[in-house]
Amino acid sequence: MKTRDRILVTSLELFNLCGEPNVTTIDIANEMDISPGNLYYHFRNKDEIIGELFQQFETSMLDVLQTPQEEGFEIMDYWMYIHLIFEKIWEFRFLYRDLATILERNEKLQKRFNRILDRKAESCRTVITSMRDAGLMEIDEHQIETLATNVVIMGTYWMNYQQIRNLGDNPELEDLGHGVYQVMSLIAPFLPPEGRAMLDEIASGYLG
Amino acid sequence: MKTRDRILVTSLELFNLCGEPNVTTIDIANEMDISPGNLYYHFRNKDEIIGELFQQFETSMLDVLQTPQEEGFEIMDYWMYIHLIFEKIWEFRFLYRDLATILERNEKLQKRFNRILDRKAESCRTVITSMRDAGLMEIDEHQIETLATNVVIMGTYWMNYQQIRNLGDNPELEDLGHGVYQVMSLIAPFLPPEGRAMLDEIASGYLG
DNA sequence: GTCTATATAGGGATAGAC
DNA sequence: GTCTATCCCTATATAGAC
Repeated sequence: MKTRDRILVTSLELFNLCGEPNVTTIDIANEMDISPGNLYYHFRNKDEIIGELFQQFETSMLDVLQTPQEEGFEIMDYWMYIHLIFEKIWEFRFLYRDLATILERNEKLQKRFNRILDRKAESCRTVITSMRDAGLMEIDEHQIETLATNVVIMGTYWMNYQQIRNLGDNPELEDLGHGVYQVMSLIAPFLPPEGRAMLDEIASGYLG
Repeated sequence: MKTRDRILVTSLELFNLCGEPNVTTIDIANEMDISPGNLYYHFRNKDEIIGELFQQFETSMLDVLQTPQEEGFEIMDYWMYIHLIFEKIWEFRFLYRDLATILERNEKLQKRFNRILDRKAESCRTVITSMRDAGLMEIDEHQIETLATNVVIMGTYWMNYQQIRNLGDNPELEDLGHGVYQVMSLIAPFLPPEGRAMLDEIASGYLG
């Protein structure tokens, strides 16, 4: 692997592990056994590394969100869809950990992150509307809007919440199922009893 | 006002306005027109200032949470109760903005913050259980648990979400009503139609 | 491309005079 | 209690040799 790419991979690892504000360019260079000077040959500064990682995140998150939602999706499919989104957040969780601080340094990142949130809300509205139209949910337009916001917030901050609840121990990839369940629980009250039962069944399979 | 107290007041103001990581002890001293040396006469370091502010936050938040929930609370009363909690968060919003970073520096704060979250969840369970027992809600034990978690997360992160959505403009105190509404919307699906209608009425009064 | 050495700046914190 | 002066440390970033 090229040095430039190794810098990105190592930075992502350290950022996710320790929190971006706690990782210096020296830390990254040390971890890779290269000199700081070498790192600065490949990137003008730390922000440029973050910018490139954000780019990767944006591309693949928008890609996940675009997963075609075909007709005839089952509850199980939605579960997996949300799981995919959580996995992507997990991969770049350093962004979410210090969201305000990272975004304030760069107005463009802020706008791009908001576009991702917009896309998430839109995707949520689409799914719910299609379920309603298929007679699987009872919900009005205004409730859809509020619900979409709740889903987006839960998706954005679940991992932060979990980390605090774990008293700072780094969360485990295996815990994502709980976050998925928490998102589904926002939707559950609008499902008919059969739908809720199915959800509980899936959940108990995943949460052990 | 004593200098020591003025330091606390000024720190809180600047932290809330700029974000704690962006405020130095020099900034605080400059804002007050005192010397850095003077500041360090009153506080050993920045962490001690944060610790004292956290203490204030903890005391008054636990106090708000203890507001006796008498029998016969109306939806309107719950609305005001949640509003009080949001106002307290607003007063110390710097804590919530960089929660992970602030708490990781001090294990004790972390435990104390978790205790506050525990108390919030407990308070939420109590309210919901009493509404259920009064026949105002249809909800089972497991749903109560999940709902309480959702309410706590929404309360903890709503303001962060709103700030990002406002593209970094500092949120306004007047926007809190929207957060209250979002929390109530989590509970709404479990209310009978009359309850939901009343909630919408209150909301439209507050949200304009 | 990579290294060593170093410049620069800023924040945290202290000493000692007043 | 308050100020001035200053020290130390750490993080960012650059220069120039190899």
